[in-house]
Amino acid sequence: MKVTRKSDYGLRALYTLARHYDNTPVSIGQLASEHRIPEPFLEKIMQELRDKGFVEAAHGRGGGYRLKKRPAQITLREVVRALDGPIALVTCLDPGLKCAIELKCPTSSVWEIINAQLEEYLASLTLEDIIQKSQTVKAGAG
Amino acid sequence: MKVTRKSDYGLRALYTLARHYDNTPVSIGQLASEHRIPEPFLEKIMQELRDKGFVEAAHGRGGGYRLKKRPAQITLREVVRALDGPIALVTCLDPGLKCAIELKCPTSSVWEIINAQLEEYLASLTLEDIIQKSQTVKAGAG
DNA sequence: ATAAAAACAGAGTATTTTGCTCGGAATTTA
DNA sequence: TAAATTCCGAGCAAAATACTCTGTTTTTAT
Repeated sequence: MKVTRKSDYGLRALYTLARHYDNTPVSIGQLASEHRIPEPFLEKIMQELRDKGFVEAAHGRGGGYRLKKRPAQITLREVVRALDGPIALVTCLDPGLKCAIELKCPTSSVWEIINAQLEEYLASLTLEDIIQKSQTVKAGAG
Repeated sequence: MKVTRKSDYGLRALYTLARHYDNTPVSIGQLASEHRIPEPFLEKIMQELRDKGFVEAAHGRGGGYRLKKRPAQITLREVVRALDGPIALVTCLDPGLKCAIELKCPTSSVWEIINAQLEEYLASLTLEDIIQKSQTVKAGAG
């Protein structure tokens, strides 16, 4: 892969929504200014997250976005996959390209292992965890 | 980061050189055809690897490239760094960009950990290891 | 000497990906 | 009915990636 701005921004927005979980929706304007994300870009990202089932939108005045799942049920892996597509650290791991060069190149097993580790770690972390962590940091830091 | 074709190709070429270690130099033509890498592109990559001290060139007829270090002394991390620059899985980890958006965003610690794991793993693997692995695979596969 | 086989060097280019923008329509609420 | 908001489709600019091109220099074989 490479985690692009899209995933980065998307995760930050979801983080904020997770902290507002069960409360009033948060508008794109609020999310964008909180994280300094270009508004029209974030709009697109939120629409994608909505299409993929992570959030739901409330139209009109006072509207915005709300999480549709519980923070503990959203893993970073899902979000990154939804926004940046399949995780492929190396081009040759990209499904659809599938290493057209050599049937089994000497380094492929290395990339496969690394990629699997990466996915595993991302899958092990939920939005809930991120919230926990950021609170710990705030509490612990001097 | 993202490991680009450049690192990918470079590593494959180094792998072949590692198997020829202490023998006659291998020409770009040979390396390129063995791994189906566009020749002029590989030429550039080899020049870079030479500048960075991984290989040395022999000019003229019968010439080519030879490893300058022992295979066990070349880690994947070094090679990737030499060809693709500093390893930064996420844009915000790129030194020089240094997350201009938020001083400490909620996800930064996650990326830092993942990136460190990645670097550590790449640093733990040498060309020697790759050769071992590929031989094991060949011997074991049926 | 000369020709062939290589690497060298610097510039340039095409394609893809990334990171956005724009304009107007539809929806909801005060 | 006006304001606040999302929706939608299209499009665009910059950067990164993946190369190419042209001509030069060095070395070796004949």
